[in-house]
Amino acid sequence: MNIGQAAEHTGLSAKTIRYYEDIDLVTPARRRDNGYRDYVERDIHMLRFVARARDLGFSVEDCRVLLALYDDKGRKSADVKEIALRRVADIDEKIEALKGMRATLAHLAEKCHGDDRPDCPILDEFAEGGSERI
Amino acid sequence: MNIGQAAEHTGLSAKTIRYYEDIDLVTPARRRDNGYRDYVERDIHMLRFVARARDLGFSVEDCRVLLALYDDKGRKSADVKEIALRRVADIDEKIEALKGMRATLAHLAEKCHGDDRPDCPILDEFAEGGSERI
DNA sequence: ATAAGGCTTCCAGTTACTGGAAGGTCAAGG
DNA sequence: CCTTGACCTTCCAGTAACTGGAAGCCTTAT
Repeated sequence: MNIGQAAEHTGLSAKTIRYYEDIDLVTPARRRDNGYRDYVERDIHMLRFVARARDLGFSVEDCRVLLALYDDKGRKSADVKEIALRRVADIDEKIEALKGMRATLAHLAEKCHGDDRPDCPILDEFAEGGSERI
Repeated sequence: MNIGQAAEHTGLSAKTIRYYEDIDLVTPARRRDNGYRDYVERDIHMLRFVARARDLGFSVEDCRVLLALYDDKGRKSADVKEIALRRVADIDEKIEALKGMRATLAHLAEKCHGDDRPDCPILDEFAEGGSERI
């Protein structure tokens, strides 16, 4: 399977797949006589594994650890769980912060006339600088 | 106020403040005779605004737009309102995406034994059900 | 006078790709 | 057989948004 097909099967771009090989995140694909990379089922699995983890917000370095753990017969599921739970906590924090920003912006937008008059409570609040919220 | 104090007041690093000046995101601070940057209230508020927006996932380019509107005396409050409302929609989207991610991770972590046993549903899920070795 | 720490600039590195140039390969059509 | 276009290859650069470090000047305190 060429890199193009591998890309289709994994949802990654060919560029990204080459990049992952380049940084030794995944084991290099076999080469055919013409120099083309040749992907087999196992390669696709590994790439999909990475694609999914990345999609869930794991860093490439996290993926490196996860792949090592997955490949390691003696790995502890506790290690993996800890990584996942740390990500959950990160996400919770981010969600809370976004909710705060959303409330501020929605509130200001509501107070804003939305006409052509130049005064705007959103920017006024910034100009006055009295508030830590925009 | 030196850049160090400005950093403390805004939660940004001195490096970051210089960087923001470098890319013309904020107006350059006045220089004192010794060449040191001198920050006044207005600078601090501008930096805080940027810091908060950046913290919540707004790009530097987003910040540039908001700051430009602030500087433009002829701006229409409708413009600002529109940007604010678009950001609110962006934030809602982001929150939803994060919630989805959180749900998946939390679910997987819950199913994970978290002991030393080698089988781990998180990794199994990443591999998309395959018990096959990667 | 000297040491510690803050300030300056500039250059390089980071993360995770992405784009593009220059060129080799392959299958189909004329 | 030749061409066309879609692949593939490598390598070099650039992106966002900083961050680290070197070299050197400035300030403050002892």
